[in-house]
Amino acid sequence: MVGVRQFDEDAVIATALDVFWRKGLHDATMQDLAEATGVQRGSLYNAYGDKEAMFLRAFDRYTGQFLEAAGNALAQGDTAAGLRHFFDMIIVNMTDGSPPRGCLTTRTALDAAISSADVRQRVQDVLTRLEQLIGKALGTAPGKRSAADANRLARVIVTYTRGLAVMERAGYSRKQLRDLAATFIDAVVANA
Amino acid sequence: MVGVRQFDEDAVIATALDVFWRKGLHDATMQDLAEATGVQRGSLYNAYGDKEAMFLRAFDRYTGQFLEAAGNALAQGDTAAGLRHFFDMIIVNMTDGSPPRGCLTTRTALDAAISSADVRQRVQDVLTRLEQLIGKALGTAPGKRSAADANRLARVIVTYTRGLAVMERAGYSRKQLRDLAATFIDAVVANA
DNA sequence: GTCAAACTTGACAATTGTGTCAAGAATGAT
DNA sequence: ATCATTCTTGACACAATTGTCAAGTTTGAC
Repeated sequence: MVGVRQFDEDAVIATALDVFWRKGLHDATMQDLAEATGVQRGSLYNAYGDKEAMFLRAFDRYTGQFLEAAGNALAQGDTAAGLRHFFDMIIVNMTDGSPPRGCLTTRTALDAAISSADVRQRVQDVLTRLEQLIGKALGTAPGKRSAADANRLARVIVTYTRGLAVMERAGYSRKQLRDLAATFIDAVVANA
Repeated sequence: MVGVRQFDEDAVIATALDVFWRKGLHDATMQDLAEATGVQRGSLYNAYGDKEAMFLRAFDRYTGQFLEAAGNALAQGDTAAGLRHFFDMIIVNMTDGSPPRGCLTTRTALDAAISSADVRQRVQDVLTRLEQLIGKALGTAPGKRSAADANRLARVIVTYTRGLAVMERAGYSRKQLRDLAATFIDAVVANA
């Protein structure tokens, strides 16, 4: 190996994730990425191909972190407690930063109509895997709920998390989102 | 009046709404609007000022229609039936067209981080007014629910509609969205 | 030390979009 | 018929972005 790469690829992708998270796939430019990473545009093209390739790498990193955190949160305490931790986690996730960065998956889903099939697929994958995580958490509760019901409910919960992400973008505060989550959990889960 | 405008402003805004609905504020170009309306770019600038001004007019038209339809749907039958009609309406609204156009408000909310304060305000206004409509519909149910609870629940329902809009963009079909709505209504409203 | 491979750099071409403007065309009022 | 006003048209200037590339630089291997 000669002419060795002069930057840490992992660090670049981590920084790129931050840029995409703040600006979105569509609005983040290679210029933005170059400035944020300190690597010249040409080098980024050389190393990754194009913007979408960089996005896919960054998004994979994001979903890995996200799904792991979701699984951990859901595993804390009983089903209801797990859900509360889960909602807490995603609300912090989307209201973090200044200004808050929102939910990258949701933003990407709405960009996705104009994105590649690859991007759309990743979005679907995250949602599916999240649904499975939640379904599993619901399924472990003692009896009372059929597996089919747990899966239906899991999808409803995923849908609600998407709703929270939109509300965040519409200007609702972390506190308001927490209220929304609490009311939802009380209504849907307590008696399920 | 001399040198009379050679196009129907109302028809232009209606067509512009369709363009914005399909492409979003950010991705619809003046070129798109000119082609769709058959009015030259220059004339559109002359008549409306800029793209955002056209969007605001189109969006106002949209929200007027939308909120009226929502009110009508909610008024049909008892509270539960009204909600079912309401969800039916919004699901048809977002899955209509080929390809489906999705929910303009939600798309705009996610664009809004990069839009003007005017645009953001409109989005908040629609959501607030929708919440009020739903709160009123819930409030008319006989006793059992305090006004405060009705308002909290109304906001939860608005949030869920936003979630459905995201799921639609993620690729869920009209049928799947209807399932999601039915499960939600059963869980949240039946026992509330 | 020399070399070849790989990376870096800055410039370039092409595209797309916005907003402006001067010249021209159309029209109701007189 | 003429005119002043308003709208229309096409061209223009400007800016942002993408993706490419040739020339230059670096570095490990020999």
